Amino acid sequence: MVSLPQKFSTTSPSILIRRQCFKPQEPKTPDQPFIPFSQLQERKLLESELISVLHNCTELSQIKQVHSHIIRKGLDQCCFVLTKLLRMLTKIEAPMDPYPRLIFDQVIRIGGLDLDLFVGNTMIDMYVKCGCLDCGRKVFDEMPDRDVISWTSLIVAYAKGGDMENALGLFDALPMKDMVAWTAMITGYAQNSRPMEALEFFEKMQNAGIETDEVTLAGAISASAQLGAAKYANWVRDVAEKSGFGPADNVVVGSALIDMYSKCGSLEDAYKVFERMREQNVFSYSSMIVGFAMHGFASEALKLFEEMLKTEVKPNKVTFVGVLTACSHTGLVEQGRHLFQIMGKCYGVEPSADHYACMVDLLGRAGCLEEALELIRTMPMVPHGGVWGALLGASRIHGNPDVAEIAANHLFELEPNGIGNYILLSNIYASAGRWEDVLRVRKLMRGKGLKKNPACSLVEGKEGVIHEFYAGDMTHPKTGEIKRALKDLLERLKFDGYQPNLSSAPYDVSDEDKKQILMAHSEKLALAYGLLCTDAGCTIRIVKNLRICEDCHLVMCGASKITSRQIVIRDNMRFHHFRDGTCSCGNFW
DNA sequence: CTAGGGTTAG
Repeated sequence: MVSLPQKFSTTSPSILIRRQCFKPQEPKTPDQPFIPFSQLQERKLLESELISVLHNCTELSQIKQVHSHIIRKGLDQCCFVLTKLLRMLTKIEAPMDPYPRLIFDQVIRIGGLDLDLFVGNTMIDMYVKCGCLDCGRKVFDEMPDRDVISWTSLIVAYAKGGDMENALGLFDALPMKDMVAWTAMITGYAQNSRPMEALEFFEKMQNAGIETDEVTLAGAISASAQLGAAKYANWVRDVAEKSGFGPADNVVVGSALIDMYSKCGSLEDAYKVFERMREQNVFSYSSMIVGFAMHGFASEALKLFEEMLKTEVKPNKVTFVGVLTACSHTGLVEQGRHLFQIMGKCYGVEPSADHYACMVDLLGRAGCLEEALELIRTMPMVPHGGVWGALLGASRIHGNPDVAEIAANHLFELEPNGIGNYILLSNIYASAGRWEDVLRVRKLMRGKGLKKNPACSLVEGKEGVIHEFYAGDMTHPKTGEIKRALKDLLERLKFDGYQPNLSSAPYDVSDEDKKQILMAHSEKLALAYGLLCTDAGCTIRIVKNLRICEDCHLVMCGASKITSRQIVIRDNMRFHHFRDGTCSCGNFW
């Protein structure tokens, strides 16, 4: 004998149990018609059929079709199906449409209050993924009950929109903060380039005794990668090991660490992590390849790529960005061209605007500015800032103000506040001696209220103490010694054939003044201090906020030779390893 | 069947 169910329930037991955690009161019983068992079976069948149809929907119109079918069959009372419908809308990133709202209202109407939590959360998520934060917020405000998931969805939405202030406000107001909520804040700060705050949050989270998992760690590791300081890197790694998410066993933590170490300047540590990982995936391979490329070790990057192709792991778009930049930094034009041509056909990765940017960089560096420009013209998508930026950079290397102008004009539109573009163009004009144009660009900058960031270099002294130098900085207590050491060094370099590169001082002043300006560049001060205060044989590590200039690059090369020191400089783009008079970037950066 | 994720260039 089969006993007939008293009422038609559309929710799975797990959902009921979960809901009870938040709503211990007696659930409201909506008026439901009595349905005989045979019909119920039939309904269930229809439901699961519809669910599988929904599962394969890829367009809004298809989903709407299913919806009208649901209404025709009288299944519009079934929250389960409607909720699935909402989820599919989320998945296909339905453009903003009154339609989801309609379904939402329908679900609310038939489901009664005790369905709000689940459907509401689904709605918030859907709106957030559609990019409509206001609608998500509205649902959140309308919900009579919210759980930590509702809050976290919204926190993430604000964080993704760059509004960490509102995210923090919500987080503070959130009564039951769990690991996911904390993680949302940490990754939010990390993704908004606020690594210090991310790490502060990470520390607070530990002090609060909240558990840590691989996702939390990934956020914290990414934050320390941005800081580029070995001190934080090792601390976060310790926490990872202690939480049982060591890089050897966890591929997420492992690949994040590879990236972190290479951004902190220690390619050796990055490679050690890579080698010891038990499992490799596309993230770990790509991070390592990008790491090699970033440090100028192109052949290692390409070798690793070959190795990867022999495994099951399939390259993705980031992998190709890595190998293409590796090619461009070494002038491997033909190999780069070849990879670019076959990446879609052989590996199923169609070139994106980013890959076009790499190719423009590759061709541009090699001096083929016209060909690079032609490639941009044939792009199947609208070129973004990266593409024009690569062209602008190449114009600088080859001193071509005309092509630079074309690139810059596009950039001024795409990135009106990108200060670097103005500076680069103005420097290109300066190198060409076009001082009226320099003044024009400077005026343009001032008109927009943009100010040049002061150049600043950091150098690690004894016992990990960081010393900071600005260009022309005379505030360091050892300024006298530093200047003397620098003068000595330059004298010895001149003996070796060094001539100051005067075009690195883009000002319309006398040659003597230019030499003085160059002498006071922040990375030279940092170098001199590093030489003074660290032991012989010690690698000197400098981090600079702007791009290193030609003259300083020349000096670093020479200094590495005559002092027998290794010098590692991270500028705003990449790493330079100076050793025995040469740089890993091959004088191409 | 609802929340957090690592690698991207000039």
